[in-house]
Amino acid sequence: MAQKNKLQYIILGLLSEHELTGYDIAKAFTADIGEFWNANHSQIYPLLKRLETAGLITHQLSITGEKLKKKVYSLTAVGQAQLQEWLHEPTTELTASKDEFILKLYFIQDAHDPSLQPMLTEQLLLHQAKLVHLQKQMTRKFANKASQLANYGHYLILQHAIDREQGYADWLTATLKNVD
Amino acid sequence: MAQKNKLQYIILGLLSEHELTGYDIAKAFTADIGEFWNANHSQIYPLLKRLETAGLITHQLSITGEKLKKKVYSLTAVGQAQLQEWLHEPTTELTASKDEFILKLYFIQDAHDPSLQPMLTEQLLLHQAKLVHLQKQMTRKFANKASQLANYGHYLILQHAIDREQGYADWLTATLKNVD
DNA sequence: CTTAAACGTGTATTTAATTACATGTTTTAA
DNA sequence: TTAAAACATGTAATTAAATACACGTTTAAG
Repeated sequence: MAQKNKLQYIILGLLSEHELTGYDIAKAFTADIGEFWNANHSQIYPLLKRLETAGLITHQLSITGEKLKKKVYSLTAVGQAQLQEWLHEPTTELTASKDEFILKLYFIQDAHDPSLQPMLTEQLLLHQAKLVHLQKQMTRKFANKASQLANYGHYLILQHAIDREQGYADWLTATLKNVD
Repeated sequence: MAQKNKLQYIILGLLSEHELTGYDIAKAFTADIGEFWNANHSQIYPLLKRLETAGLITHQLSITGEKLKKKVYSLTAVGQAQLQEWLHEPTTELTASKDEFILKLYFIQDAHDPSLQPMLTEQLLLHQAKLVHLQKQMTRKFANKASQLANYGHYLILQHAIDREQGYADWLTATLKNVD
């Protein structure tokens, strides 16, 4: 296996909240979920078929306008059970984040390598921009306590993402000071 | 593409330091590099052939004992150039770390979900253990200033990894306090 | 001396995931 | 009214990566 197919659980998870079309699911990756996971529609549509064959989801046709047929998917009881099973089984993986910049840095042996400073600066700008983006998301989505409690998991991981980017930026800033 | 084949650059990077066999390269992923990247020997051996065909590396045979032929690979000038090109080109990707726990958390809507506390505690233990492991690595490899400067990039990313795990643990601890 | 662990190199199979190809409908704004 | 953007659903081709299969040698420890 290339990975343990977590996309299927994302689909199940999304469908546990609302009925959705394949298009809706694909769109979720350009919005909320896109913050920490990616998937293309070309991966989603075949997987929806597989999940339906496996009895985890079903769909019903919905006509929009004159003749556009949408497949609106929803969870079956089996799918719901499968989702809960995944949610409650231990998560021991602790994935190494495949960060290309970190990889490059590993091969910079010399502390006085002239490319070090521009590399660090470039990353700092990227992570600062990401931080600002995440902070905007936070105020946009979780301005009040009620919204935080309504989607608590999402709120938590957004806070975590902000912490992480802040920490990354801090490390880069501290490192830049030692590089002169 | 499933990814942009960064493994090839890891191989080039490793070979820029020493001559290595495929076995040595595979071993590197259970040691140093394994801290932030993974690769199996079944991926490495074919890639070594491809890189040699492409003229980026060469090998010479080395006999160990009576008849064990090892292929000792080294960088060509072209390979060295390719490595430098990769090192110096901008890194704008900012990979979303595919963290399965974060994924599960996203689907926990209710702030009072009883599974929340055990999930957070489990992760805290994992990240604390990882933190201890990384700190041991740090003292083992970079006890003195000279060793830090000799492999500066590696030193930096180990520090970053420690910061990251500390931040992760801090976030989990803070979240656990709010979950009661 | 013998055996287990480590060294050493490959291939086959399967799954995941990306990019590109392919086609058509509906809605919205100029 | 017309054109672009968004909606909607697929397949094909390619590459990455994980697991399993497969074989042989050398070294170190009991």
